[in-house]
This record gives sequence, structure tokens and C-alpha cells, in this order.
Amino acid sequence: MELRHVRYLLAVAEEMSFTRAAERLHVAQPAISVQIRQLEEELGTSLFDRRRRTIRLTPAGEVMVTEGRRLLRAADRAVDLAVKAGAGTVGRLAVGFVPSASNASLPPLLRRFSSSHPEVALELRELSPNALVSELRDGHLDISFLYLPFSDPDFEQMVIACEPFVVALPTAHPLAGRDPVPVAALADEPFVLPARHGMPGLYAKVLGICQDAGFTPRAVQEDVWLVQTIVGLVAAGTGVALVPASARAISPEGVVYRCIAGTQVHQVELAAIWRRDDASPVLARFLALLAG
Amino acid sequence: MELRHVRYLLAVAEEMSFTRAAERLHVAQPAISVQIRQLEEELGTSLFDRRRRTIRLTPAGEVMVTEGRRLLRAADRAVDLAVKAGAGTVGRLAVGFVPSASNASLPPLLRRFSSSHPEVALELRELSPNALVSELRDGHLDISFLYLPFSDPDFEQMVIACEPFVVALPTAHPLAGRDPVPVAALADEPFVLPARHGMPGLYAKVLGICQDAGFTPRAVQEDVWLVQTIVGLVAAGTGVALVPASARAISPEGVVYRCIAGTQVHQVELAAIWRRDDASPVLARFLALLAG
DNA sequence: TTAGTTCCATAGCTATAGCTTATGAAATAA
DNA sequence: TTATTTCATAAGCTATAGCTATGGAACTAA
Repeated sequence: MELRHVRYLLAVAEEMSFTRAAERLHVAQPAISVQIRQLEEELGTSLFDRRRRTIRLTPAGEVMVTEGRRLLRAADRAVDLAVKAGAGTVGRLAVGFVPSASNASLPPLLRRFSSSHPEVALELRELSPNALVSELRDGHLDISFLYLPFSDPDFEQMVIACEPFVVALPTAHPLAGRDPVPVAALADEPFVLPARHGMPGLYAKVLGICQDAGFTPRAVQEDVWLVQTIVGLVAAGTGVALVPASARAISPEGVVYRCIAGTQVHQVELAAIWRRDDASPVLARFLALLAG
Repeated sequence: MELRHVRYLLAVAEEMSFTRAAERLHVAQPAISVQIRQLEEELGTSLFDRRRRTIRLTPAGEVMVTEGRRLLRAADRAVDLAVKAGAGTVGRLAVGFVPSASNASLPPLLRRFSSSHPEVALELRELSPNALVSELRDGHLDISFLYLPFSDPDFEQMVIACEPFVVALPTAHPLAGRDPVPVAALADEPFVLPARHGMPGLYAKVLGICQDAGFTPRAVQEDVWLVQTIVGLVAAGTGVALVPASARAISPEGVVYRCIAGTQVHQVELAAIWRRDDASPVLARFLALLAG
């Protein structure tokens, strides 16, 4: 049995005429006769009572019409869903991000995508950068957000946000009175540093800023995972820190933010990364939104 | 799209290989390639990621596989149901009968059919003979049971039970002492007669028996619909009656049954009638049970 | 790296099967 | 009855599924 048999059957049943069904389907009448007969032979039973000139459905015909309608609906549905899945307007998108990235730029992006693609299920996961990469590789994630630098030939990347660094100081700190603060002024300060291996992008940037100012930061606390925690430690008076400007949103008692003095702009770049060979249409849609 | 496309897709998806799918379907590998490509072109999206040597389903492919399985199941189900409907092992049978026919012979027949055809819904209706005929004609009934004689070129009939007449007498009646009772002895008795137009078969039989005995029954009560009612009237002393022997099952206080004397056997025949042009497979099954 | 192997895709050809035209038989309608 | 409608059948044509041969790309194993 093929869907053609069902389509012909329904046309005949609905027109109650082989002739009119043929017209409706834009084929000659004998084509209908032959196809219906084939179906009848396959089923081992007749579908129409043709003894009168006005044909009638047999009980088996009635059943086949009912089930045939269901069948064609299921076929239409299958096509519709597959087309949508192919276009990326239905499906699933697993998004990963480093803890600090749940800041200003990401939520609005996700919200916009979600409202323009209501049939795509967004799955959000907060992971360390290396976990993000391995999950992307395994196909458990479709796209991830982390701080640059990052480089891997298997992945493509796109910068989606670029924010300046600011200095986080305990409120009582002598430098809190100055704004902007020159980086060189922090040369002898104890530093709270982000996780070197966990967040290599951020770590490298902070180190770079200090080295540009002519010193290597003295770590009083290393391997801190969350920007939130860094800020907390600064607030507790543990030391000073260089953090992305979006950290201003986290403002616990005891910490102040100051701009960095000087002409050189130090920025941290939040990037989206995804597998180069990932052909997921949903991902393509998401990337289009990122780029557009 | 045809079911062939879906069958090929599922084979490829299950084997995860065009080559093995081709072997499984007993066709050459290019046939699979072409059909899958056709489906992909119709959907406007690819179903397999063929960049690697081990192919993978695309999101659209996953969807199409899931929906395709559903589709083939629906197709199988449609065929199965239609075949059963054609064989008469599933469906509906509307059975009509005159009130009096719900006696000894019919219930066991219906019970036997029902247990051998559990998927056939039996619909039972108690109607007058002319209503039976018109409902048969309209197709609201498939088969009916009534008392002969009945004759109509549009219908076929089969006698399914044949029972002798008996005389029903009030217990106190003088003839109650005799057994058998000669019909002639009832010549001057008041008769309770079945409905002439409502049950022509039974009425004609009773009249015939009396006329054979040389008299025309004097009706004290005519147009009685149910044999049960006739018996009740006899029990109340209204008159005597000739009723089918199965009426013995209805034995209220005040009535006795006596055989008819004489060599001539007077019998009433219960027959099944159905439309000559009715090709219903369920009916055919039922008739086979009646005949066999 | 290179040679060999294993895939799927493509091209050209064959054969099947669906379609068309022409026509016939049976049931209606006039 | 005759004319008309309707479905079935037959013959020829055409479209298409499928086959064989082959090529290119991706792995695999020296």
C-alpha cells in the first residue's frame, strides 16, 4: 500500500464517483479504477459496492476511509514537523555559559530568541569553560558563552559583548577616593584572581592588564570561580580585583568600583562558541539572531 | 511523499547505513540514495548528515523517523482493520425481531455469534414486522426474524425454527380436560387473535388452521401484538387461542396448553430475512452460522 | 604518508508500473 | 427503446523506481 492508494480512495469516497475523483485529482478515470482495485486486492476485500451506478462504500471501505484520513493527517503532520525541524523553528537548543556570563548581555538574547521561536525548547546549563567545551564536543551542548581568549580549530566563535574592566576595591581602601584609578597604583596590592584553569580567558586578561602596567599581581586568593565570589572577597577586605564592568550589578556592602585610568582600554570579550561542523538548524537560527 | 520513502528512511535510520538498509530491503544501494534524496527535496531539508562516513540523523531526520514510525503503524492498523471488516470479524450487526420471536431459538443464536465474533457489535431491536421490513430496506437493520409467511423479491429468507401450534385454554375451560384437543372443538369458542396487519404470518396461520377444521374463528379480541399478551388474555378467561408451542415458556396462572389433535401438523415457522443485495461481510458470517 | 577499503552519490540503462486513450458492458434516464 | 452516464478493460506510452558501473570522500592500516 502507498499513500497514493489512500489519496485516491478518499477522493472517490468523498466524491462518491470514480469519474469526479479522477477530475479532482487531474488524472484519467481508469487510473483511479486500477489503483482502487490494487488496494482492494491487497486487502483481499472490496471497498466499493459498484453494482449500482451510484457506488457505495462497503464496511471495509468505510473503515479504510476513516483510517485513511487519519493516515494522511499523520503524514501531513510528519512533513510539517520535519520541515519545521529542518528550518530550526522547532526543536531544542542547549545553551551553556560560564557562571559569570549570566550577566547583562545573555538574558536578553535568550529572551528574544525564545519569543521568536516559541517551539524551540531552550536548555540552559551553567558550567566551567572546559566543561562547556567538552559538552559541546559530545553534542550535549549546542552553543556556549565564555570569556575570550579561546581558540580551537573545531569551534567557531563570535564576540557578543565587550565590556571594560573596572577595579573592585574594599570601601575602606585608600584608593577608593580616586576615580579613575591607574592600574600601576595596584602594583603592591593583594589581588583576588579568577580561576586560572577554570576561566583562562578572564585570568589571562587580568594578568595582561597588570603586566601592561609593569607588574605581576600578587595573588592573595587564586582560583576563584565566580565573579560574584571575587567581589565578595573584595568586600570582605581580602584584596583588590579587576573585574568586568557588568560586576557593578553585584554590589554588596563593602565594595566600590572604579574605572581604570589611562588611554589604553582594557576590555573583556564575551563570546559564543559552537562546533564548526554543527549543522543544527536551530543553532543556525540562534546564530542568525546573534549576528543580526 | 509515499510510504516507500518512509520505509526506506526507517531502514536507513535503523541500520545507520544506506548500504545495509539496501540489503535489508533487497534493493541496490543507489535506489535508497535516490529515494532518501527525493524525500529530502520534498521536505526542503536534509535528513542525514553524510559528511562523516558514519551517517547521522539531522534534527529533521530524527523527527521524520519518529513520525514515520507512527505513520507506518497507522498504515498497518488501517490495513488490519479493513481486512477484518472485509472478513466480517469486526463491525456491527443490527438484528431486528418481532416481539414474540424473543423466544427459545433466537437468544442462543445471538449468543453463539457474539462469542465467535467478539469484535462485532450486536444491535438488537424489537419491532413490528412491517417496521422490520422498512428498516431493513433503509439499511438500519441487517437481518430480521419474523413468522412466515413472508415474501418479497428484495429479500431472502431462511427458516430457523419450526414449532407446532398448541391450544391455549383458560384452566377452568371444559376442554382443558382433554389432550389432545381437536381444532374443530374450538369452533364456537371466542378467540384471541394476533394482530392481523402487525403479525400477518401468525394471523394467517391461525386462520388457516381454523379454516382447515371447517370454521372461521370468532374474534373476541383482535390485533394483539405479543404472544405474551394473548396468553395473558386467555389466562384472564377472555377466550381461547392458538399459539406457537414456545409460548409454553410463558405460563401464567390460569392458562393451560394442549396439543392439537389430528394427523395434520400445524406449524409456525420463524424465519430470518435480509436484503438480497446486502453484501455485508458481517451478515454473511451471521448467515453462515444460521445455515451451518 | 600512502594504499586499500568502505561508504554514499552520480550517470546511464532497463524494467516496472502508473497513466492515457479508446472502447466495452451495465445501469439509469429520457 | 435509445441515449447517457459510469466503471472496467486493453493497448500503448511514459515516468520512475531500480540496477550496474563508477567516482569521490572519509576512514583505516600499514
